[in-house]
Amino acid sequence: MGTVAKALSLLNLFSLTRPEIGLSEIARLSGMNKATVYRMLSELQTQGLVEQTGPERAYRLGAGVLRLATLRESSVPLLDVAKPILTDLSIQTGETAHMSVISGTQLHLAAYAYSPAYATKVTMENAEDMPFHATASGLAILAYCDSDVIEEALAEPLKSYTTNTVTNRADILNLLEPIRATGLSESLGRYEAEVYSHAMAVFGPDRRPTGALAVAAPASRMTPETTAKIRAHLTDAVRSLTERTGGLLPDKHPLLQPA
Amino acid sequence: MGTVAKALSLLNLFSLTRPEIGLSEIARLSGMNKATVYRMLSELQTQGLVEQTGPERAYRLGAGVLRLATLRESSVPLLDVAKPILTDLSIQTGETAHMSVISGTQLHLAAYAYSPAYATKVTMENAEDMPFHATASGLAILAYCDSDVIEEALAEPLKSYTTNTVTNRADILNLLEPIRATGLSESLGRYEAEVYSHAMAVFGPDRRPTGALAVAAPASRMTPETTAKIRAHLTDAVRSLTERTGGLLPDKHPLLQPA
DNA sequence: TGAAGTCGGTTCATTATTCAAACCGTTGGT
DNA sequence: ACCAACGGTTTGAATAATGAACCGACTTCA
Repeated sequence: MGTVAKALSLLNLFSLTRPEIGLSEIARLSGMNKATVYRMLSELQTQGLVEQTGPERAYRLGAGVLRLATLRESSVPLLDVAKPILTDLSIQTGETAHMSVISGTQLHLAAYAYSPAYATKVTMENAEDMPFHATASGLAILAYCDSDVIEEALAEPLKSYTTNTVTNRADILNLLEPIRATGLSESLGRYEAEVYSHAMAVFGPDRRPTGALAVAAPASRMTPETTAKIRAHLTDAVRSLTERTGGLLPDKHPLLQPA
Repeated sequence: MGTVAKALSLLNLFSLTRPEIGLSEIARLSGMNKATVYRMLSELQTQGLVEQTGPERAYRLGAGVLRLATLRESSVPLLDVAKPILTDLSIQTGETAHMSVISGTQLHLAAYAYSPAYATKVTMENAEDMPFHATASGLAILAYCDSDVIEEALAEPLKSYTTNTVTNRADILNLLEPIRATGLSESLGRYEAEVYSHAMAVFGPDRRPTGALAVAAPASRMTPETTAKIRAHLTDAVRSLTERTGGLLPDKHPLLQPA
């Protein structure tokens, strides 16, 4: 990993639960030398990607990221396009719909929509990390990735989130087979207990996955009828989003067979 | 400028009018070696800040910037807070209201609101570059910056945008005096011909400027009454935004004297 | 009061990375 | 068939990154 990538990886230390971090703690969390971290943060600061708060001098994400995101949405309006699709999907299914997007080698939640149908629902946080091996969305994407990308995503150690999380590399590879056959990834409680998820990959213009759409519901509400309904609407949503973002399905994708 | 800052400066080459750029052109635009640019872009790509389009392999801003912006807005909801204030300001004044934000050493448009009052209005583009020396917002900010920041912003050569643009360093420094006295920066046609702008700086928790609020109107509509109205509402908007973002006015700021 | 930990930030010899220029293989126009 | 431009890759020579120790300012606690 080069210097630039190391410096940018510091940005991944910030999260909803840890929006501001001091110099020494960033050094500790990243495992890098404090002097190195200081120089990197100073350079990030000159470009507006981080800024320092008042007297404590802690670092946080800077206003520059807002400009970059605005620019990106202006030329590639992913969120603009996805949000109404997610809203429709959540209404049609009565459950929480969400979209995750690959950025670099990680998968993160990009947008979501809740349904008002039930008081109990699966809740989410924007920008949340979505581990490839433990989420329906992650596996839906891996099923259409090159083997080297798969190997990187399944590098040890794989964290276990619930008693149902599959952490064995070979077992996970076996899970990908049925996903390739149907395009659909299903998971029960592998990331959050008692959550049943349906997910499908979304593809870019190069026919490679860029993210995933998913519907997450309490396992108790899953019946054959509701899963069938979710599958149908999720399929439509993926078709719509892929088309409207200029994406193309890969060869041999199940949705290409109209029968 | 270190390697990290150089790599990040590549991101500034992307704009609304130039959302995708090829490797050779990035090298040309940045003045760096092609091999250097290639390595930097590859590292930016691993972190999701840029991505490559289909077969042409051109580069554009990546999905990673969306996540960073979401995270930043979650912890420091600048745009969320500013947008309703801008909407109110545009309705109250009948003209275009906008907010610019410092990111690194540059000033960019972060948000704006149009008024429906007139068919002719000043239009804006998000993420647009706002040169410090030629905009009312830029000067409103410079008036409260340290002298070294001012010198950097006024480093030659200063581009001339209209016949009214002031490009002489000493003349610009003189413009800052009345701004410090009133907190208000006014400009007629120095960036866009026939546009009259009122601007005031907004401050962060460290009592230093973080950006500016402004009202831009066709010069033909400016009368003593309308400018007085704009000043009053702009002042209120700055007070409100500064307070709601946890900012503090610097010592000696005119808004601190209630008389 | 003062010794021991922090903290953010700085220094400097050692070392690894980056640089510039030339070179591939491919593509597209003439 | 040619030529130019493209994205990408290699190469010694030059430059920048690195990390341990250090600094002064603060807190903590005895």
